[in-house]
Amino acid sequence: MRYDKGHKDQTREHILKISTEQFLEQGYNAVGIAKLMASAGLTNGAFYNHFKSKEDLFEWCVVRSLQNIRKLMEKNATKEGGGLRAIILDYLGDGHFSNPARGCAAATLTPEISRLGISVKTAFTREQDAIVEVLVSQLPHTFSGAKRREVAQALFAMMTGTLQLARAMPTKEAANAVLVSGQKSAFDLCQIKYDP
Amino acid sequence: MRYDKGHKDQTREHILKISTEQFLEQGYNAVGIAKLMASAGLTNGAFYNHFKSKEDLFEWCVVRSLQNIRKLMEKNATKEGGGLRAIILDYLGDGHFSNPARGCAAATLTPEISRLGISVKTAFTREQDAIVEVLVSQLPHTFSGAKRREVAQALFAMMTGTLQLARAMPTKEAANAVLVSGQKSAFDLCQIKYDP
DNA sequence: TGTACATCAGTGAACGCGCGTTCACTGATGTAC
DNA sequence: TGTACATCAGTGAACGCGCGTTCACTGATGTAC
Repeated sequence: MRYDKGHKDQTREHILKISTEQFLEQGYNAVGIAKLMASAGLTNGAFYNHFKSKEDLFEWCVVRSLQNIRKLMEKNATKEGGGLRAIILDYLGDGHFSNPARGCAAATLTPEISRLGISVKTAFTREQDAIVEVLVSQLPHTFSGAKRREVAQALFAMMTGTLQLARAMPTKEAANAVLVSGQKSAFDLCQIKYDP
Repeated sequence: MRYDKGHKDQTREHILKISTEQFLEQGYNAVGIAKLMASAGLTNGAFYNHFKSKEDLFEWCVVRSLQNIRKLMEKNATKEGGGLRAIILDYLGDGHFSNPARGCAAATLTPEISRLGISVKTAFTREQDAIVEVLVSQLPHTFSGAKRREVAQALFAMMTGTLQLARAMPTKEAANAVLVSGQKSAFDLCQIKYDP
């Protein structure tokens, strides 16, 4: 059959959406092409009409996830009472903690990215840099020069590390303690008052 | 054939050593029992004389890695000019960055741990808590009460997050910039002077 | 001392299954004449 | 207007391979009598 103009783009977008969720939830290795395509309502063979390889798809998903997180941060920054406060509390909040499938790739896929090819790494670094830039823009002006980028980068590392450790805990209580530690120290690091 | 007394323990230890390295380097899913046993000089069937399942083995490996890291931190703490300074510079140093196979499980396996069973998570949490306690013991006395544990926990999160992000970078330069950001901000967080 | 049996770490084939990727094919529509 | 062909998103079987786990078996030694 022939399809509408734009149909292929829609299909591609549909695959991207579903596979981003699956990668974030299950990791790179645990996601298989055939099952993935089946859950998109297609068959395995069609996959290669849209993506060069599994790793190619994965790269698009990582970019997609990080861009979503960056946009969310930008939105949080402009809320009233927002800025870094809202960014940190949202990133290390219960909604993000409980929904890895809609969350940040840097908190779920980084070790796997470090084992993949240079193309994935380059894309990841570009998008994580854009996130760090958002953090830089929100830092108080007591930080200046090169220090701004250093603190923003370390802040992002602390946020991703905290979320990861929290998710590896067996109980909600233990996880919460880790999240709160991360929140408080993130505020300290940025020299803003902790006000959850 | 019959084997020496202690032979089975030696074999088990040998499997543990090799599989810890493989898990740290390749991740949980990418390591297969048959290849693993072959690289230990054994056949696949013997595996189940030593471990209940792949996940059981993995749990032992995670514990082993974290205990090694804790012991290394304790050793670094007692060096002259040591304390947190030596711990941070070693954890975020080139040796650790370049050798994940002998490094910290919390910087390579956390997302996979969060997808496994409660037994693995419980073991992980126990050992990461022990590491955090070492950090607590090294914090300056300007920190007191509950604050000590919060800062130590956040410090560990920042260290694991920084190492991970650095390893996901495509160039040594980018990785180094991230590591240095982590070092400086870790020192800031602990309120000690940066002195690499 | 000699014989029969128990022990047990390790062997290697087999189970059913899923993997990433390739490719000849389908069939509805658009285009050319 | 009617016919022949091109287009192309999607199909589904097949490729060779590796997965985690099970299990009947091996064979050298220890123990019992």
